Amino acid sequence: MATAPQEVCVTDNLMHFLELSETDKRLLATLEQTPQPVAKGQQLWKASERPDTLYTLRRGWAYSMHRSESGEEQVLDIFLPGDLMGIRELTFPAHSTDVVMLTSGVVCPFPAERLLDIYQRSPSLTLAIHAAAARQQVIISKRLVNILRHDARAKIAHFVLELYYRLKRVDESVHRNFAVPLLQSDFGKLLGMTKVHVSRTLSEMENQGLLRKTRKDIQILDLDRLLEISAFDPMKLTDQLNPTLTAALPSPGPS
Amino acid sequence: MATAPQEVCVTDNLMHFLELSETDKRLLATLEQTPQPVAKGQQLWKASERPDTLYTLRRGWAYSMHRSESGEEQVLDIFLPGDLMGIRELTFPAHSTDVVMLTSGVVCPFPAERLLDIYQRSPSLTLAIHAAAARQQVIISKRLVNILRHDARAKIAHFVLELYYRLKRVDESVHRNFAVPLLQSDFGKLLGMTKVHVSRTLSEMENQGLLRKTRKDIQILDLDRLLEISAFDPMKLTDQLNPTLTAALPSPGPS
DNA sequence: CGTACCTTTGACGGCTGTCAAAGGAAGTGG
DNA sequence: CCACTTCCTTTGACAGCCGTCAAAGGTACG
Repeated sequence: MATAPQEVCVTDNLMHFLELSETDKRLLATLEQTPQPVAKGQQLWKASERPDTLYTLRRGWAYSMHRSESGEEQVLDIFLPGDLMGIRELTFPAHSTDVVMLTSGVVCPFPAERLLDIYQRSPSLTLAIHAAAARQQVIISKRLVNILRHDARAKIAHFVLELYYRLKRVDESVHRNFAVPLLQSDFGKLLGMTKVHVSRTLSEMENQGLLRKTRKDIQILDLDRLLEISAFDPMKLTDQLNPTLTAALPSPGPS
Repeated sequence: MATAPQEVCVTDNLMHFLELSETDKRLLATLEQTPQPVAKGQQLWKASERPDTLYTLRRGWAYSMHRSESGEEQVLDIFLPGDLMGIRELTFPAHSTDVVMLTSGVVCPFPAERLLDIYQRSPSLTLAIHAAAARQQVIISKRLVNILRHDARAKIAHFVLELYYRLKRVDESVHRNFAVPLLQSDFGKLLGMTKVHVSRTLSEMENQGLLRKTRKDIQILDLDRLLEISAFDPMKLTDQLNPTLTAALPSPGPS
């Protein structure tokens, strides 16, 4: 158990991309004025609802999922502290995913129009928010693409590494051992496999000295081999922004 | 062969989302000032390059793909006439996909900074471009998620329907029979299966009276059953924008 | 302490990948 | 216009991964 339930705000997240001016930080802070505790299992929005509220996740984990007519559930996003939730579906007349808290936590809801407001006031923030949204999409695409081409062991390896690097980004205290509030059935819904096969594969991976998952946490035993097996490339998740864009920003934004 | 090689510009694409003012249209037209013919097989960018140029696709088809170390190719995007190419990777220091023309065609390159320019000048255009980018992402996510959970027949059904509805959106002349410049191996790279199994499954689907694919085109034989098999929901690709956002736009943009 | 949920294990079958070879279509050069 | 080559598609045999069904064992929670 390496991670303490500390609070991570969106500013911490976005500052990975760009240095933000004090003005920008104050503007951003207005999005997190109304922290609100949420219970484990609480639903933040339903698939049929119109996206008019965005959320920042300050504490806890959440996930979004599709529910098909046949009742199958496919998890799409895993949200970690600091993440902006709901921006992908913003332009559509309906979310088309349910979002549920995986743990208890704290979220800050704010009206979607506020984002347009920010777009008009700060090009730097606009860019940073775009980068965060693009990053979320890349994470999903990479996960799905890699899942498509690999066997169960590589799927699990890939996802565990995704979590590892995403958590390390916002929480320095994360080491080879970190808390993960996901059941084996959650892995299944994420990776498109049955929980039975998840169980089998996890046992196999532990026997091979790759990783160990308990109910509460995950221990990475052989990082190098996991990277090799899954073809995971941490560099693809870089926080570095496109220099062509940052150069085109109006002012270099002094801190 | 139902589709003629007509020209579709980005304005045609974006106008599906929002009525654009004359000012907006003129601004948008500046992006398409330099049409440039491209040959089949021509590479528009490489995975390692920095995204400093965006493209609009006026004629022809293109696709983007990941190339893994082992040489496997995974196709991510299929670009059709009217599509904006390159916006997803814009904020990253490198594309991480190669983009190649599937047919000969016409593209209009323009510098990435121009987009920031547009963002500052027109909230309506900004919203429309975001919607187009979000739509592309939804297409990819839906494809991958559905692929994950279904067998080969449903995978193919889903992708064929994706093409069908995307093409119909920009080309009224598309009917149950439409030109598709994709090989069976391309289907394989898109759907994460071998070309051998694509062949087997296509034969099976033709025998079942579902669809018929030749080298040049695809004929949809039983739309209803394809929809049922693949759990494809055309409504998820709606062009309707989130009313909450359009209501928040500064001016209703008279045509 | 009891119950509900989660994980583990086993047997079995089907879908899909791999390897291999033949058949067919398109493009090239004579 | 034909011959040749190359690429694409089809077909078959076989093996392996993973889903399904079922039941038992373990853990958390009231």
